[in-house]
Amino acid sequence: MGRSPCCEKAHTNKGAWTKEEDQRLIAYIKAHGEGCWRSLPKAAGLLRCGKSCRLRWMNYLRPDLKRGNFTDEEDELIIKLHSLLGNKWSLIAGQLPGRTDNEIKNHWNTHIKRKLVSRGVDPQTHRPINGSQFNTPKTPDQPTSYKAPPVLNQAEDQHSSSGTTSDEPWLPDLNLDLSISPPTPSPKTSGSSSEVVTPLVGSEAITPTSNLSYARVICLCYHLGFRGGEPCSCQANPDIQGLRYYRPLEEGQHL
DNA sequence: AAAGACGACAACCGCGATCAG
DNA sequence: TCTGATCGCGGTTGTCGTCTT
Repeated sequence: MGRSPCCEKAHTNKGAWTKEEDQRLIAYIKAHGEGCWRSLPKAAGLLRCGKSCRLRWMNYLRPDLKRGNFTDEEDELIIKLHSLLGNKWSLIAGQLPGRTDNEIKNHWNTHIKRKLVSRGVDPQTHRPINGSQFNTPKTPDQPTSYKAPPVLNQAEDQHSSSGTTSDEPWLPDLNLDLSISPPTPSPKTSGSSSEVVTPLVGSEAITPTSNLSYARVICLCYHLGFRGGEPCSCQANPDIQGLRYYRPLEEGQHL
């Protein structure tokens, strides 16, 4: 019953990957695609756990990775996305072609957190740090467009458009439509979930533009666990301004 | 020049969701 | 339907290079 174990831990290497291991992994995936990670190490002649191979490939060896320093533009996008999504690094990575969730997570922890603190912004809540001397004036690297978001408290404030009292839309230039369309028989290419995921707006794909120009409606269905194939009304109400997000109804809860 | 502190990032660990038998 | 493996994710740790004293 069930599947066989994913790997024999007793005979697997750990720690840093060698060049030879990298070459083996690259060569194998080039020849056979990403397929089944469990069987990959053996087939590729690697003494590694499949999980480790997947991680190495996703975070380091994939040819479409950008690598190198993050641009200020990328930083700002990450900050905005994080304020909306929280620590959903894979979702954030989906909006940054060539960047991995792990890379973004590390960059957040090492650079951006500090950057926000220097701006007087709490990295977790994205709100001004209370009583902070940083609230004014602006620091040189604080763009005038940056605005602390409304608190997206999933537990208490499910329909936050009513909770956000300001008439001025928060992050007016960001359109992050993460709604998911009904499952389509899209061919499972050799890629994986870490591939660059282009969010869809209706049937239209959007990608972050260089000037970070986005529309207003933001659907967080996916992030908040909206599942079950129910259509998101975001698409039906393009005029809605502000944030829309959903969460699954709890037992006994009704709309 | 040496030692310790710090920063950056690769890799591991554990968990939840999903899938396969 | 149940059980257990796999996958993918987020948090954390380990290691190495650089900086400071």
